[in-house]
Order: sequence, then structure tokens, then C-alpha cells
Amino acid sequence: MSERQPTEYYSNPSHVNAAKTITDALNQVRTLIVVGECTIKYQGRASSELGSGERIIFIKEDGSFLVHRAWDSQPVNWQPPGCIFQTKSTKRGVLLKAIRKKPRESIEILFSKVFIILVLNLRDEAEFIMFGSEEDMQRAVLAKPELIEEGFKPILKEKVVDQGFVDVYGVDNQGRILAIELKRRKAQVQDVVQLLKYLEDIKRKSAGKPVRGMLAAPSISKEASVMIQTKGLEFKTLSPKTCAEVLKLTSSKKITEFI
Amino acid sequence: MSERQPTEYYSNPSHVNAAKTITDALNQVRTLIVVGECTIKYQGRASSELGSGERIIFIKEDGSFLVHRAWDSQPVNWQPPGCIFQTKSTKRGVLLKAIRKKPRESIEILFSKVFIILVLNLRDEAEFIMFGSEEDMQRAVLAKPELIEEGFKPILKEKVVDQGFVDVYGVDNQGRILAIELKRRKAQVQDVVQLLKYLEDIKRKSAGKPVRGMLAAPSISKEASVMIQTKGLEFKTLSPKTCAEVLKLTSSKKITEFI
DNA sequence: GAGTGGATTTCGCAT
DNA sequence: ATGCGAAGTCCACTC
Repeated sequence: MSERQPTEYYSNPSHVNAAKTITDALNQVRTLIVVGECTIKYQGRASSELGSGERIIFIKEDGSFLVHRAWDSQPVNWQPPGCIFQTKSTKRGVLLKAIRKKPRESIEILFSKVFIILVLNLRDEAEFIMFGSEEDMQRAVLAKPELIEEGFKPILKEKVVDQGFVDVYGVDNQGRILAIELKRRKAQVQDVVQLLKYLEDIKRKSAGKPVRGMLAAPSISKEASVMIQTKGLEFKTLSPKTCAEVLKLTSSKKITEFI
Repeated sequence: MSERQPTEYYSNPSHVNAAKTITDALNQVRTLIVVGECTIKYQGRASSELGSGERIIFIKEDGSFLVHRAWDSQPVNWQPPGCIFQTKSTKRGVLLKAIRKKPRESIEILFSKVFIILVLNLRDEAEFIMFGSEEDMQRAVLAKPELIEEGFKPILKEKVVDQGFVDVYGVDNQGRILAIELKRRKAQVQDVVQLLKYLEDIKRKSAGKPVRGMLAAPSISKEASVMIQTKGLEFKTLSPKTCAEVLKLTSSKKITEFI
């Protein structure tokens, strides 16, 4: 009987057994879930302390480390992939250290009780596919420029200006330069500032030729809208969902041809 | 025997039992961990698909929802606190929906196999304490202005300028205005731009009086450093760790007195 | 409720 | 490695 065993479960282990089980799981590069009562200290880019309480910790195959409480979608403490672990059983409980170098950081967890250890061996080959990013919007506009307006001809994706890029850059049906800043979310003041900065560079380099600046986003904040008016810029409603649908139709995630 | 039972464990439940167990746990507002083979679809601000694979899902007491794979510190799909759940057993497996309104979003998980269900009732009253935030740096400078330079006298915390704030604002030992932008991480070009914008407002309002602009951060990028030089600004090395230590000494998290 | 800026942001890409 | 900007950013705070 050689069927793979994706899960192992340990309930209320002694400190010694908990430490051993965790160490073994880490050596075998398993995904690990530990539930128990613990205190936590973090030292690194910042520092933090958390007194005793019951929490869930996660260690993943890539060395990611997460501490979750019973609420909040974000972990209360964590360490990015690639960190190194030390486990031992001490008089005060099970000590688990997660250490990262560069920057030097460490999380120390002391379990006074371990309720549960889950050792997982997960099979997961599927590819994650996302639609509707800002990059997708860019691709959609390049594939179908009339999303912006009739007669618009993109020239370059991401034209370089001093410090930074314009998302889409082209010429309108009257030959004027049209620089477009895309946002996948509601446009804010900061986005208008960004566009203005780019336009400055473009105008400086285009020797007085007429230049239009456009912000394209699903919606715009009141403040940003006022600023658009004041500065003689334009706003075009364009949602990531629309763009995602255009991409599905043209079925091209490739943009090399446009560059 | 009335001892609280912090954990319940169910192994390889039938689809019907899994759906029932999950529903019950949600009704009792328990933290829930489910491990199983599933496919996932997300529709909302963006959209995503993930084919069949073995994953871990988390539901917390506040209605946070997380889907984790065996790698990556970030969840592959998630829903913020406050979302609503629907569970049912279908012919194809256990269906779990997490729905959020405003913005309207949904995640649908279809489990073809459920390996494990953990129902947790976690007790956690401890307060989380963090040191070394940008706000802590501000407090430290106000409590001990010589962190910036001898003779510096802060005037106001967060002096209001058009659009935004200066982190610290005061007068140096020669009576010149000194506006300081604090960063807890390596300073970037964008931070210099920010400071310049603030300085513009301050200069406009200070009728030609001399104004110094300073960026205080643990380090600075080369580009930002060049810009600092070019624009006649200053850079001061100041780390969040130093500031945290100062705060511990003065033992004052309060800043009201300075405002 | 909308708007704004920090975050132990994280993450990916380009230099 | 460093620098820079997007993110389904999240999050807290202000207006």
C-alpha cells in the first residue's frame, strides 16, 4: 500500500515530541501548521512583542513563516520566504526561531502548550491565472486603441521620460501627442501629479508641439477630478473588467508586436 | 468536566459531513482550517482562476478568508474581514462561497476532497506592541531634537501644508526654518520629490525667509542622494532602531505635550 | 462614506 | 544587488 499520505496529525504532544515532530517536518520540507499557546518576539526592521495567547503558525515549503491570530486577515508576525528555523524543547516550553539574513531579522516563539501539529505534503501543480491588472489594461489599449478614442494610434508602450514611464503614449487623430496614465482603481490626486510630471518632461522634449495628457481609470476621486480640470488634462473612464474582456476576445497576452 | 475544548479535528469527512461541520463552525463563529483538494475562482476587483490542487483555507472569527498554497507568504486568494459564507455539499464536492459586498466580490471554492477540518476556539487577549514605526521616529525626534542636530527646536508636529504634511517642522540654531521628512526605510527619489513639494508650499508662505529641507532616514538610494545635492537639500542618517531606543528611555509614547 | 499616506508593506521587473 | 512602481495591495486615520 503506497498511497501518498498528504496529512499527519498530532494532538497535544509533549514538548519534547512537539519539538521533534516540528524538526522532522522541517527537515523533510513539509508544510506545517502548529496551533498552541505562545508568546512571540520579533526583532528586525522593527521590533514587536506579543504576550501569551493561542495562535496558529504556518511554515511553508519555501521557508515562509506566518503567525495568525483568530482575527485579522493579515498575520500578526511573519517572515518572508527563505528563512531558517531552529526548534528545541526547553524547560519553559517549545522554542521556535525563524531567522532571516539580509536584512537580519528573527522571530522567536515560545509555546507553553502545543494543541495540534499538522504536517502536510501538498500536491499543487496548477497555474494561477489573474485578469484585470494594470498591465492587462495596457495590453488591451494597445490591442484596441479605440478603447481610448477613435483614431488613437499608440506609438510606444511605456515611453521613458526623466524618471519613470508613461503607461501608453501615442498620437490622436489630429496628430497631437497623447500621453496616457492608466489606473486599475479609482484615480487619486497623486496619480494626476504623476501624469503632470511626465507631461512636463514630454513637453520639454517635444519642442512646443501640442501634447494631451489623459488619465484612464474606472473612476476618479473628486479632488483628482478638480485637478484634472484645472490643469487642462482629460479623464477617460476605463475599467479593468472591460480590458480583461477585450483581452479574452483578442486572446493575446502578448504585446511584443506593439513594442 | 467543563474544560474548554480549544480544538476539534475531523479527518477525511464525507462531503455531506464536511459541509455540515463547516456550516456549524461558521455559525458558532469559530476559527476554521480546512485542508483539501480544490479549485478556486475569484470575481471582483479583478478575477482569477486556479485549477485543482491541494491547499489550506482559513476562515477567522471576523470573517477573514484566506487560501494558502504550500509556498509564498501571501495567500493566493483571500477576502478581507466581514465577508459572508455559503457552504453546501454538491455532486461535484463541497462548495464554499465567500462573498463581500462593497466592493462586490466573491470567491468560490469547490473541494473535490476534504482531508482535514480543524475547528478552533482560540483564547487570545494579549496586546500586540510594535516599536520602530515612522510615527515612533517622529515621537523620538520631538522628545529628543538633538537626534537631528544641536539646537534644533521643533515647533509643530505635522505642520499642515497644501496637500499633506511635513513630518517634523521647527527652527534651527540660527533661526532658519527646518522642515524634515522622516522615512523608516531607505529614502527613495519619490521621498525627495515629496519633500520638495512641501518646501515649495512652506517657502511660498514664509515670505522669503530661509528654509532648510531635510530628509532623515536610515539610508538613501544613490539617485535620491544625487537629487538631494542638486536641489540644495540635506540628508540625515536616522534609524528607526535608534528612535525606538530613545523612546524606551524617555518612556513616552505620548506626544500630546508637543502639539 | 470618501480621501490620503504608511507598511516589518510584498512582489516582480529592469538596471 | 539595487531601484522603482504596482498591488484584488491592506490598514488606520481624517474629513
